[in-house]
Amino acid sequence: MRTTLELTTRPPFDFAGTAYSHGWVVLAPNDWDEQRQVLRRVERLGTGKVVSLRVRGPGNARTAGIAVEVESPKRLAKKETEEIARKVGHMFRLDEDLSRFYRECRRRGGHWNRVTKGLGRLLRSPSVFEDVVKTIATTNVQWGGTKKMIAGLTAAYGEPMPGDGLRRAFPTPEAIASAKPKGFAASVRMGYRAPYVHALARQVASGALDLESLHDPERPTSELKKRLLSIKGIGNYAAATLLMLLGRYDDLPVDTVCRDFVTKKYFGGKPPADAEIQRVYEDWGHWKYLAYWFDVWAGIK
DNA sequence: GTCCAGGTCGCGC
DNA sequence: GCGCGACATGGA
Repeated sequence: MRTTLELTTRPPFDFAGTAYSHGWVVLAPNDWDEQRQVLRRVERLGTGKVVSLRVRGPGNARTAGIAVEVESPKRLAKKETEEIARKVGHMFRLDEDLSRFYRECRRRGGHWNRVTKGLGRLLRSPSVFEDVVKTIATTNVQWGGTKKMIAGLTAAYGEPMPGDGLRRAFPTPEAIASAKPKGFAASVRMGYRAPYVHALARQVASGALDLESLHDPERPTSELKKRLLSIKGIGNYAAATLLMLLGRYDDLPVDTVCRDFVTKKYFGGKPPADAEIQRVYEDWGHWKYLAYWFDVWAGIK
């Protein structure tokens, strides 16, 4: 059974640039068809139904906006299609207004002008839980290892797409929590991170920890950061990454990559103190993280 | 075989 | 508060 949904975007919007903004598009259960410029993903809905999604950009389908092709074993209820639209919209941050960031980019000119053509919406997951797990899987490991860990986790604990046992949704906290810690660690090969992920899943599944409540515009970034840092496996770098995924760009992760880049570009190779690094992007105000991100990437691409 | 990865934890000072 | 070793795993 096939259904197509359409999501309206506010131009400028660069679909491929958004999908491939950082590595998330190739972490299971996402994958990216480069030739067709399509993001594929298996998603488990609140009703328990597992569906397969094919997401295309504006102008890459018969729709004016983002087209979401849904493959489902049975006809979808209205609330299910609404859930899909909400989740995909969340992944592509269709609710974020970047016009002030673009204005600042235009003011500076040069390579910053590239960003204003619809970049800046760094892809995220439908749930904070998925993003926290994925972020933990990026620490102290190379990118190939991250991909492998997340693929293994999804293969072991994700619900299969009916009729296609190979493709699975991202595991629910409940599925992970119900596994025995030892068996979990042995099957997912996440190394010393496995206990962190398992404990996190248990807390979320039991209701002791409400990660989704981190989407709270009323709370200051510093408070959200504190809550993130209290999660085992989340340190300074991971917290800053998660704040970015939550739409908070006013915290900069001063990690090895950041330090190397800034030292080279702004300090002539002489390593500055961390406070000096923060100061480089200080005048970007609430857009620090995005400024740093595109300072690194827009110069290359 | 050895090193180390977009780090983080828990300890000792 | 800050410095330091340990930490699972697999690719280079």
